[in-house]
Amino acid sequence: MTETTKRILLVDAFSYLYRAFHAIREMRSPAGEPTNAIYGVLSMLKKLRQDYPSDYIACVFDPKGKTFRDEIYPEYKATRSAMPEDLASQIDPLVEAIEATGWPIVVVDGVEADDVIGTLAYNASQAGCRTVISTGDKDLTQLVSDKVLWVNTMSNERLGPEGVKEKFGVPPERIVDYLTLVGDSVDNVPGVDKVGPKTAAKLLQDYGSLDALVAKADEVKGVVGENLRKALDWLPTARVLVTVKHDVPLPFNVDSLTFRGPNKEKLLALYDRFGFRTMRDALLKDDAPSPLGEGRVEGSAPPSRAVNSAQPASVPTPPPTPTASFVATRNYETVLTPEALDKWVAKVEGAPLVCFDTETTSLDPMTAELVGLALSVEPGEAAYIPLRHTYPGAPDQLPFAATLARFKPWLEDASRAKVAQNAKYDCHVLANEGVRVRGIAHDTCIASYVIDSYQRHDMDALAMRHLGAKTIPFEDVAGKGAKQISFAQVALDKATEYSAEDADVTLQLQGVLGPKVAADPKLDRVYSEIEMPVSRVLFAMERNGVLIDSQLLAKQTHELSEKMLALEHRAYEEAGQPFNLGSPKQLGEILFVQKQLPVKKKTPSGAPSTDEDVLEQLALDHPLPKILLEHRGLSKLKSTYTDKLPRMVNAKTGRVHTNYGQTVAVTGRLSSTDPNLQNIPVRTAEGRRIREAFIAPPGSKIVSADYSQIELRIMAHLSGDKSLIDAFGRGEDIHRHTAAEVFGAATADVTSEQRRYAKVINFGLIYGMSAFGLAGNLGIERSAAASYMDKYFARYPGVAQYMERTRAEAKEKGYVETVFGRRLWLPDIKSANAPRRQGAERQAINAPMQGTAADLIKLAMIAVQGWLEREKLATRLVMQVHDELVLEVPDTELSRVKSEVEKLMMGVAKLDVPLVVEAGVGENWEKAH
DNA sequence: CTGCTAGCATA
DNA sequence: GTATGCTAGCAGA
Repeated sequence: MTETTKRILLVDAFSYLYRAFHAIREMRSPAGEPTNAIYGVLSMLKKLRQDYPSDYIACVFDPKGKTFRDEIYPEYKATRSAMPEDLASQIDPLVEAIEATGWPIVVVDGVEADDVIGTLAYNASQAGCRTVISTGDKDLTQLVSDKVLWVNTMSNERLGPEGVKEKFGVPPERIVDYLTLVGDSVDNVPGVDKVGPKTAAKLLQDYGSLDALVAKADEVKGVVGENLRKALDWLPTARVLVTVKHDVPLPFNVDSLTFRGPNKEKLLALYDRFGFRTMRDALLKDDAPSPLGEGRVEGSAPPSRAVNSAQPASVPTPPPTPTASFVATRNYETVLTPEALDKWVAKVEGAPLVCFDTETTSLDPMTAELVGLALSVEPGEAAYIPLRHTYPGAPDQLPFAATLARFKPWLEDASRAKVAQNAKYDCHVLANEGVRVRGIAHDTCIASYVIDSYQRHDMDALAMRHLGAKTIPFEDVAGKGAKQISFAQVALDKATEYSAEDADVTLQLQGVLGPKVAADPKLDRVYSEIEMPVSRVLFAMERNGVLIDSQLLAKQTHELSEKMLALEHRAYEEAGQPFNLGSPKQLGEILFVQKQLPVKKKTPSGAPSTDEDVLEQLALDHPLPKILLEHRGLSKLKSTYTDKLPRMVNAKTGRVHTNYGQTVAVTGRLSSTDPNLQNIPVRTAEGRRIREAFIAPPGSKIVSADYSQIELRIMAHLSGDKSLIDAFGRGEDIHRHTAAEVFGAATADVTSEQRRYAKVINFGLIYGMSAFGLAGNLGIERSAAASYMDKYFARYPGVAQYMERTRAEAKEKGYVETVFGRRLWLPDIKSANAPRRQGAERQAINAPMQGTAADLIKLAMIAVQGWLEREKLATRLVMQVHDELVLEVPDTELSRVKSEVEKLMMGVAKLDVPLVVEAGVGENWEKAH
């Protein structure tokens, strides 16, 4: 090639200004001026110049005044909110700094940056030049051609003509038509009602162009056609608004748009003013440029490097520090060769702490198959090792088994510290491939949960909160919903950007969260002695799974169907017509319109409620509600349990493997999903039959051990109430004791109704109840409920004081704690909004009790699992239901396990009240109770 | 095809 | 009155 094509690089500055401002955490200069957007844009410009070396470059800004679009459409951009003050104040210094870096800045009065860019790109194409347009604005994809490339540096998207077609469903030359139809809510340009991206693309594919579509507007069917015809008058204006001009007069010569080199003196002064130390240092060292560029930066966002770029000489970096500094270098490598593999095996084996992350085919941990592995040993550097990407044209990858085998010794070595985000999942995935991961030292998800359970703990949220970094969402690489593709279908370059980033960011998060947890002895204890150890136990329990008698459930499904069918017919007769018993809407119509039954209460959205309470009241006046109640009960059992559970049996293990959520419940409890094994029916005889299907294999039994009255005992302990502690100490029936106190009777004379009332009161206390709530629950006058509560608090003054103390402490500190120091923050505790504040007060009362109970059983699980492993028993923990542990125990181990589990559970902590455990044995879960 | 509501299962 | 998760129905794409 003798002829060299000239290249031109055009940057839409404003589109990045906003993004940088929002994506980068707050940064301030020593003088306190906001600087994050300045930092972001400067870093990006530097990166762009590295990634796209060009003959001409320009950083294009919008002018301050109005443009022709405002003239023809006064509403243009009318819905844009004013620029935040902290962003507006950064513009002038940014312009100054950009000029000092040597970039030509272009602002044309009365002409939007888009139109300047359009004109420059058009002229360049005419002259045979190639143009790269760097912008976050999708509208500019209309300029894409074989000579014009659209690049979004923030999201790592690059679109040529094919890319545009793939992304929008239409080629670049139809983007104007597309935007006209869809409209632009950001700029306040309406399109055609109900026409979104998909519909617009389809219409243009069907009709060829907007003109052709308009010509045949009468043929378009449905609501879309109607709306299109309504919009016909508007469309020409919309089209002008969304069309980027390519013929505006430019008051300068393109030849002037060259990089001028930095004005070092000025730039140094500005860096000093902004507090950009690393940028300043890099500029000073510029005479001897390092291959790493700026490397590590305090604050944020040094330049990145392309995937697969050559490895820089290894530069020792300090360990991640507790300050929220984010290394935005993206030195990410796709490992495809034996040499690169050797290097990374050596890297992980030599590193004190390694972050790893798996990419898989599924979210279900037990069936997910490994697609690739990401590793990071220092900030800003990571590798993605694709193993099973299968899309057409996928590059040859390292052999799966042999490659995994290279990492296996390290993965299985408990002395080699690893960190991951939600490590339990990755451990399952690797276990599915025959690797038993050991040495999980840290989990960023769990650390975040321990610090503040109320926050979100997904990696994207953590990166934003603790590093000020916006990470690539999974949806961006794999899509979402029905059109989501498997990670195995994701192109290697995209996969590397995503997966390596996950490993990199997780390692950096550990650098922030680890010290945060370690710095607080209470949090450190909850993290190190409860959550991390119990995570291993949960992994084991999930893998163990529980055996289900699918045949029995099938039989129950059948019986339920028949009973429901009979009930349906009876309901139709009573109603005088057939209807869907499962539809609250249809049901409301029958009950409240046709039958004119009284509306007892409304749902939050205003419809008459048909819930259990209401139907029970209505059942007194009419036979239909009773039938509905019965039907509902059976329907719930069938759909949620007898139908569903057999479908959840894992084909390989023949067992059901739930997934315990360790970072979901704000109080410290676990949650259980897919399926939820923590809400298997128990209250009704019908429901309990489902528990008969939870079985042990031949030669084994189910052992169920639960804490008795655990939360009330914790209340006694926390409150120090003497009467309550003594009652528990004597082993009394606590509800009976409460009834005797509240109703002034001898314990022996308490009626069953009095005991029932006392039980409701006791539960209410745990929930932070009010007299109002108690009255509602017992169906009594509020004054009566209030007098019971007064009586209670008079008899148990320690409890009354404890409640008051807890509320006061919550208000003072903003959080409450469990016995073990687990913390629950209560952001609403000082809310001016009374219902919110009262809600927070109830949480303040409840959380220490619910949370301490959670702590206790987690400690018990750790103790039980530890004992089982040490004793090399075949007994397996199979379920946890908040205050109950369920085990599958070989007959030979039965007596030993039963007594030891009881002992371990009771002895897990020494409270001021005894912890009582009730254990049972049976051939199924129901009989074990 | 996705997101919401109503209702209900557990501790 | 605390804490969860799941299903069916239904509306809006």
